[in-house]
Amino acid sequence: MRARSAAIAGRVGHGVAVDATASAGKRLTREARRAQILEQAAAYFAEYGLTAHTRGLADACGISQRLLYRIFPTKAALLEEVYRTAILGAFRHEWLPPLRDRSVPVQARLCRFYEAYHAGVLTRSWMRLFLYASLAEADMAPNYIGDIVSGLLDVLVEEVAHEQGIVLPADKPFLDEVAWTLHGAVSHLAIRRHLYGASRQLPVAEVVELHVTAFVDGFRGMVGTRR
Amino acid sequence: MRARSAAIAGRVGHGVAVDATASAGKRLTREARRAQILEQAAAYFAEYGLTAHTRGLADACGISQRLLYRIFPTKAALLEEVYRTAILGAFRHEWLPPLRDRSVPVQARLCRFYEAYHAGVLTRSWMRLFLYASLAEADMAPNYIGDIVSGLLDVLVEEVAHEQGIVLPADKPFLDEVAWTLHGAVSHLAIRRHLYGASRQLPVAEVVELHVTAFVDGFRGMVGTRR
DNA sequence: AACGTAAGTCGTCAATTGACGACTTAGACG
DNA sequence: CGTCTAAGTCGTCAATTGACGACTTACGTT
Repeated sequence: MRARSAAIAGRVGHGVAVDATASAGKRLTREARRAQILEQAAAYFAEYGLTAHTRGLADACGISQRLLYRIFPTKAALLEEVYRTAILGAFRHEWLPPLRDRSVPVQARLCRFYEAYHAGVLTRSWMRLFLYASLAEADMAPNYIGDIVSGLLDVLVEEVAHEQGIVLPADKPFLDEVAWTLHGAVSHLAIRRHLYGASRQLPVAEVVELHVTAFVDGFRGMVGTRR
Repeated sequence: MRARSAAIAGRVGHGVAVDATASAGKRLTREARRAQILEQAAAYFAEYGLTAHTRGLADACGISQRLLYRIFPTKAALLEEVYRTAILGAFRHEWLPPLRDRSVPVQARLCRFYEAYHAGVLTRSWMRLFLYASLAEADMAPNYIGDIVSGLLDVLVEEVAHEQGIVLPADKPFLDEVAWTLHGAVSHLAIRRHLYGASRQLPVAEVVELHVTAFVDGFRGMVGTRR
């Protein structure tokens, strides 16, 4: 039984079209084929879950299933590489310097950053893959949270506190939670839109601004509860 | 390949202990057995995903796989029933009247409601099952959102607006988004805690209060952006 | 043009899968 | 205590699975 559709309805599903990027039967170098497979695999596993089958993926790539195993030793190794490229690789580190550019009001910086983050990271494919990975393996999501989000949370509170002349308490778990207020709000917006099919009436930029404004305006009050 | 652990590590996993509720070989009525299976199935599918196998579930129940198929016609039918009982059935409608009791400050009402909601609905098992279902089937999550959350969002804005003497604009999508600010915050807290292993330093009640306070205090400002 | 190498495929295997026909047995009732 | 019904199990089937040994062929190099 497949993860998607078939789960409840019992349908066979997976009408994935053959990859159009590599036009008919063209022979690729190992590296080019590897890159093409990884791209297709990210989309395929995002759609049907990490339990999706290698034959279906091979079809989607327009290659034989055997070739998959000539390039990746096991399905687990392929999945690990998909996680590294598609999940960890989506974050653009060049987004960080503008986020710290104090010549611009923090409100504007946050809006711009989270619009880019929503468009570049929180896509349907990324979100589904990230959730499938988080559900399946205890080590994957913590990697992203630990490697990327954690540092981001620090920047958020530092920048807002600086602009508002607030001296932050030393309570790290509390400050993380305050920062999650904004980061979680935008993340959950993506979950609603891509997973629940909700929150699709308003433009993303408008909702992001709503959350950023609430965060900036409420920041002093939040931090004030811990003195 | 199994959904959990095995997805990346390749382990076989599922060290689910045999159900202890029905002590050794005791014969149950059809309804009692059905209830026992549903309870076990919710935990089992929450852990290993909707693609988990019926043999593993039968082991967890302490019964033969064949008996599963004497009580539920197909795996899909079993899953549908699990969704109805474990996902839709978790919400207690008796939480709503206290939420509307205007003799109590709205801040306190919201705190109490979301503490109960987090403890009763947003459990690890519920959260995982809900996400697996949302990822697999486009019809399930919308059911919960449509049947339960949607009405809740209305209550949230109505109650806060009333206490603060605010006349709400007619813009329904916008008001929904304002309400999601709080509902999403608590939901994402549960996702962080149960899925990402984050946000576990502070007590839940404290974080819930942080979000409720931010919501109540920032409500006028939020709604004010739409006049 | 011949050739060698790496890209690519065919066919298959053992282990699982959901599903179910045929059978066994506990235990309520007279 | 016998009997009958519904609870429960055994064994199996066809369809999939991940994985891979053996083979074929495109194409850069000389």
